[in-house]
Amino acid sequence: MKSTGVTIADVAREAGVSPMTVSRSLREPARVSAKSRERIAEVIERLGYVPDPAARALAAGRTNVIGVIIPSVTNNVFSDVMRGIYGVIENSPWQVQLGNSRYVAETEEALTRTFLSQRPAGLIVSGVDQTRKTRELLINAPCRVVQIMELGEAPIDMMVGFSHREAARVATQHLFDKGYRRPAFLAARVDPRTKRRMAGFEDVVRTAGAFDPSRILATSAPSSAALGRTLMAELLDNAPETDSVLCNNDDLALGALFECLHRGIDVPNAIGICGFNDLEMMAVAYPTITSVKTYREEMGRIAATMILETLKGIEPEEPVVDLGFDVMSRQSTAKLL
Amino acid sequence: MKSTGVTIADVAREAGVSPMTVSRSLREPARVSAKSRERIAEVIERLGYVPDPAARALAAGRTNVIGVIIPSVTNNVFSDVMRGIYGVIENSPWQVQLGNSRYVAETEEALTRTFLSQRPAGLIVSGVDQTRKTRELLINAPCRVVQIMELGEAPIDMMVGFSHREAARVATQHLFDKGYRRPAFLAARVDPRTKRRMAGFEDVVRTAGAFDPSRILATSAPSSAALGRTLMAELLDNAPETDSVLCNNDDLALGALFECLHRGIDVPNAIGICGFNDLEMMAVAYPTITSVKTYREEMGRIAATMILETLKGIEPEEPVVDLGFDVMSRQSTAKLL
DNA sequence: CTGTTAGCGCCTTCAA
DNA sequence: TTGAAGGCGCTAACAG
Repeated sequence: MKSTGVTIADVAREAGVSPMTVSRSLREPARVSAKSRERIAEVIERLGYVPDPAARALAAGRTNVIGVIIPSVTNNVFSDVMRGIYGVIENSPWQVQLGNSRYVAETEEALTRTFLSQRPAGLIVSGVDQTRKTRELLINAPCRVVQIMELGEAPIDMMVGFSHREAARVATQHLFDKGYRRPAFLAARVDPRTKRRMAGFEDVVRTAGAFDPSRILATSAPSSAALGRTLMAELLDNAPETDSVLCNNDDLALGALFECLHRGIDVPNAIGICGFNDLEMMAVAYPTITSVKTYREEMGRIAATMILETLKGIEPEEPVVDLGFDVMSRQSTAKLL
Repeated sequence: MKSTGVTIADVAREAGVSPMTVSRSLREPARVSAKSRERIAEVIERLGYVPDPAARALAAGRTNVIGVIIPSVTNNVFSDVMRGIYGVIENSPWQVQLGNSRYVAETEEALTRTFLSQRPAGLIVSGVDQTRKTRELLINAPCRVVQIMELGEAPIDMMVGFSHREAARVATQHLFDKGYRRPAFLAARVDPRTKRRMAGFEDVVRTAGAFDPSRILATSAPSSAALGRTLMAELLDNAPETDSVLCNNDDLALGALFECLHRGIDVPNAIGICGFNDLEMMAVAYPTITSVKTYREEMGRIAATMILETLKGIEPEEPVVDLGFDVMSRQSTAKLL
């Protein structure tokens, strides 16, 4: 039944103190005399004692688990965020527990319940589009909560993200600034963030009097480079006047690039391509692709740090962090007007 | 202290049975009368009871945690494997706990100890190059263990993978079959699997009498498309006779492609490119890139399934599964000899 | 600074 | 098929 066999009682006996002192020396070393502490440390080392997290959780009334709810484990964007989270938590006594909502609100709600019933040390959730009930659960959660990915009106607790609508606006404006006049928008699975980006695209395109529904392609299929090629082909066939395209993400952009190469289209002069996220490869793509750089790993890092800090009793200077974005223009030569 | 506040005792009282019966109806429903079972189910639903995993772990002497140790959370390959694992475990009562060894053997050993001290339900570890001590720990582990990624001589317990050396051999031979005569090898961070692939490349190249160290480039830097471009540039500058290149992964291959495009080199006629893993984008790259398809997600799926099955008392038909690989040739036209 | 007391919520064992 | 007793390993809360 016992794993290492070594319990806190064994350590206590060997060190000539009570189990409580051992427990303390582990969690609040400052409140234990240096002598005891050293002796205990030596015994722990010698016996190879490792505290049982289950027993600890049961006794303390909370676990060392930080729950993370994301809508997809397939999407690169979330892998990047997770990397940031793991990076911070890896060398702490806490553990990450991942939940995948699969873009389904009910699943998200169920995951939230499950996590909460485990008395997590903290919770990181994606987006701001929780159901009313999920929101209520999170507001009353007995732990701190960070919403990531987006910025929104009423943060549940803490928040790290950026404005997708604004990012799309700036990217679209950038296309106009470079001299393009008839931009298109390509998107795959339309989640809330995609909708906001699409809205940002429309904002600018309408203002410029360049709105044309035939230049907006969105499907419910999951994103992929293959889909990017398909959508680009469709676009070029049906809206040949298109002179640039804002892709909802870099996979689509890469696919769009390949389709242009395949057709012998001059990128970026005949068609300008702008992706979203600025994955590593975008910087070296040739012909060049512009992309909107987002700070995904940092988002995870900051969210996890916020949880760890509050766990130590340190409040963040600012509960809402806007990470912003950057249009990485790789339009070496300005487009001729 | 209590989260939902609802404990097994509450359910028992409300259902007019003992806590023990509730506990049983949850774990061994067959051993509880249909009447009790229904009544209990109703109460659980009504009260929103969720068993406390910590209490359960403490009492049962083992957790519902399946530990997974991988060397990198950055590497796409492992994200794909994790996706397979999560897919299987997501809808089971078990949970995934991820450990990142960062390619450091000591870290792997420490992680193994930590996991084992938590009495995991199962363990999935990467590769076959554990330290002697880690191996010993795993062999004596009180749970089932699956090694993934590779195949090897002496499986600790179960194993799912493929031969990297053989895969590289076949890929290299494929280049010769297509008419290329002076293939190069590009690699980033050289982990054990990369070494084996390199060996496979050398096997074939030496046999063909085409071995030339100046056409083998490997660095310790982490892999990226940018690095692929850099290495390809270096290769083309220093070994201009190169007519094809086997890249240790698809990021490098993509970078290599971009470098060729940048230099106006005719791919695949002047230079043939072969990647490794066959990421989704490779299928639609233009100019075309061949790649060695590996079954990463399936690897995770099978490994997780093996654990879950053995947990149910079902032994796998075969404890070692060779997933193989496939060279996805995208050499539309045969190379002229 | 240290120890005592009393569980945390559930499951194992054993008996009915 | 069900229940009673006891304890898993640890930590709050409260002394001392």
